[in-house]
Amino acid sequence: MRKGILELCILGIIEKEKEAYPSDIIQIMKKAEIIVVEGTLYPLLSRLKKGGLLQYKWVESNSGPPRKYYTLTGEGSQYYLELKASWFNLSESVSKIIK
Amino acid sequence: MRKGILELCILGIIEKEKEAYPSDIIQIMKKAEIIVVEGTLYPLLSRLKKGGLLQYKWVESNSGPPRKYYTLTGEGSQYYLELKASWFNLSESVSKIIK
DNA sequence: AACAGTACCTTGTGTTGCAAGGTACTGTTT
DNA sequence: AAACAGTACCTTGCAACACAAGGTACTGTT
Repeated sequence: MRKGILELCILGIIEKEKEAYPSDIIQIMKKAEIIVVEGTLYPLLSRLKKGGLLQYKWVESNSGPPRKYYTLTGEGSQYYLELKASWFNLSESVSKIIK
Repeated sequence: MRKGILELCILGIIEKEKEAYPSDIIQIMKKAEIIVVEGTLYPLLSRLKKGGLLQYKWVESNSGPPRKYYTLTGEGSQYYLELKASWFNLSESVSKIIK
């Protein structure tokens, strides 16, 4: 059921946080009760990066290996707005059907 | 994005209409602005039938070939309630993240 | 030196959705 | 009667997505 919605959530988190690294994203989503695992997240982030929607920079951490901090590109922000609009439409349509 | 949500919608339509045939379902969903095509719907209905959630009966039509009218089984009604609850939870979680 | 913790990543599998094809029944037109 | 249009059913092959289960590598602590 959640398929495809993860992309929306991940872009949403990066937008709200300004920047985020993968393990961070997993934690934030867990708090919102959407479980996402590494095997799902990493390929998704790579895909979004490849599509020009995200960029990243390495940042040293003082509690382990360096982190890949992702941020939205201009194109990514634009795409996120569209995706968010799609979500609201879908959500509304589903409500009509199942209410 | 819509992945997995079609199942919810289809069960919802059959529940609301009491019974429905595939071409019917496509039309109803189109009105709610969710496009679903035959290549998606038929396998989905077969899967739900196989899983014991739906049953069907053939009904003669006076405007073409006979129609397969689907209805929910007891198990199907139960499953639909659970799926609907999952949808509301998901919807709520997504709102938290992207609002 | 060994371990625990954190962080990154890949491979292989099952599910889902869809485009593009196909069959068959009925009523209407030629 | 043959051809057509309309309705309805269904299958095949492909691509995208999510995930389980593995793996690598860096840092600080025991």
